[in-house]
Amino acid sequence: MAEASPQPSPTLDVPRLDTGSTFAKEAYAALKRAICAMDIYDHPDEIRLDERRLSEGLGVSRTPIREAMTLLEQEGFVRTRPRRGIFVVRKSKREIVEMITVMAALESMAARLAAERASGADIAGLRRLMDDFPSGNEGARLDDYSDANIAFHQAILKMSGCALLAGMSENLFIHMRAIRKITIHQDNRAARSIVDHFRIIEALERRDAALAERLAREHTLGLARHVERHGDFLDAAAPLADVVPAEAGTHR
Amino acid sequence: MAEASPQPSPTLDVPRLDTGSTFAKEAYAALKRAICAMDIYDHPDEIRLDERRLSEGLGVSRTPIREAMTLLEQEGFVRTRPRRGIFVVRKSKREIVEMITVMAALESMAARLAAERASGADIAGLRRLMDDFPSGNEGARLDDYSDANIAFHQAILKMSGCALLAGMSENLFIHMRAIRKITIHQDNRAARSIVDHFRIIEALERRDAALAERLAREHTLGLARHVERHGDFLDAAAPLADVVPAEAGTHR
DNA sequence: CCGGATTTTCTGGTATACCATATATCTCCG
DNA sequence: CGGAGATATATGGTATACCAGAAAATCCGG
Repeated sequence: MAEASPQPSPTLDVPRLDTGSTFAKEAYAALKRAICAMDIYDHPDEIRLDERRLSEGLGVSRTPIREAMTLLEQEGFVRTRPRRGIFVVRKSKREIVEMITVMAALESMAARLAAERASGADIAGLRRLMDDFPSGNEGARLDDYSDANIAFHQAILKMSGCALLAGMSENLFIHMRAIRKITIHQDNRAARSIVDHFRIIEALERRDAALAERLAREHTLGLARHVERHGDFLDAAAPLADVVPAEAGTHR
Repeated sequence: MAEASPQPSPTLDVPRLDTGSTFAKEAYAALKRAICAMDIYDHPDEIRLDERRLSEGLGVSRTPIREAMTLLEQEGFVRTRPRRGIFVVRKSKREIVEMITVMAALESMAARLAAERASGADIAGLRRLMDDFPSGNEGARLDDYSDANIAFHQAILKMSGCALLAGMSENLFIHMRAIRKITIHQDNRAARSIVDHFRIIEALERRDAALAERLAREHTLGLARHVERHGDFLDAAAPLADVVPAEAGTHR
């Protein structure tokens, strides 16, 4: 960079080496990915993150790490306790239920809007997404279905045409992914889920906004009830007996 | 602090001088308050925030300021463009409509839950809140009502018993406050709003969850439609012709 | 050998210096 | 006088040093 080589080459501007990428943002993305990757609810104890160790590992200073941490904390993925450490958050059962409740609110509105405004092509695509899982094929491929399940829900959010609706549910999905992978194996939830999904698709195809909304809401609230009843394992191994008994999550 | 005076006084621990307060958090609160105070949509041009000037003004270094900025940016109150500056965000009409749509989703779910679970006392309190504005008294005290209006909506969110529901709508309220102060004067919206509110209260009193939900949704979606039709002034004086035409807000 | 006081260490919070680049200003040639 | 290029300036991004306080380790008196 010392010699500002005055090449007369007219359109050789570097391909945006800098713009858009920032150590802080990359650290944020990396940490978020890492947190999502590990199934939080398997680990027996709280996972602690060390700023200095991370900065050393990623080869950057603490500053961008701290910035990333700030974001992650606000999103509810991490909780920093002064002079103690930064810990990956393990949501309580109650918090999970609340998140699912909010999801239900967002998804039911999305379903309503999708019924009114989504293109026929999009709805057809939604059906195609689910066609790989006919309503009697459960048992096998449950893990595959777990992903398809999330894809289905996200597709509806997106089809609402309301970017904010999809955006706000994004973080909720991340927290719920781990939960879904567990609950999907319980009861007969996979099969029920598939049935529900097809009903929702039919409502969308018939452009029945009210029905689509109701079905989406009941579908997700059903999951909330399920967790409410069978999700006690979430609160089980909570080694941190700090205060903060029922603080809400995902926001300041 | 040099002499660790071994006073035998048993319960004289300092009243939490440090814990809970942090320059970064205080700066965040101060900036957020400042941003909310100024009616963004009056100012003709984008408002720029200077890290160094702010740090000088608040008497702290840039570090906590930057942390606050990171939060504010994620919440959609501020947008930082590298080497350009940090600007207070002025939401586009479309973004406002999307926010109101999300509000409708959250509020309708909250109304449903409130009808099912809120205490009679809370519902009575809600009615009391609105009793100051009988359905024919509009005209005067519109500004007062603007606040009462917001209080009403927040009360329902709170009565849902779902802290996350209330929490996620918090930032949306801030963005919408300025809008409401304008729209309340248009049409006959104040009077209509009061009527709607009383209908919602009645539904809650009758514990009619489905009705409360529907009324809350239609009430807020009505505002969305109103802004959709009459909110073009929001996009009017947009001096920054940057890219980012319809980026969503309030999330990364 | 044990329990409480002391010291040590480790951690997040803050201040500060520096860097790279986008913009603004100025210079100089046409 | 005007515009392309050089220089100056300003601003956000990053690195680093230091601080205060809490937890852990250590020490010491019994």
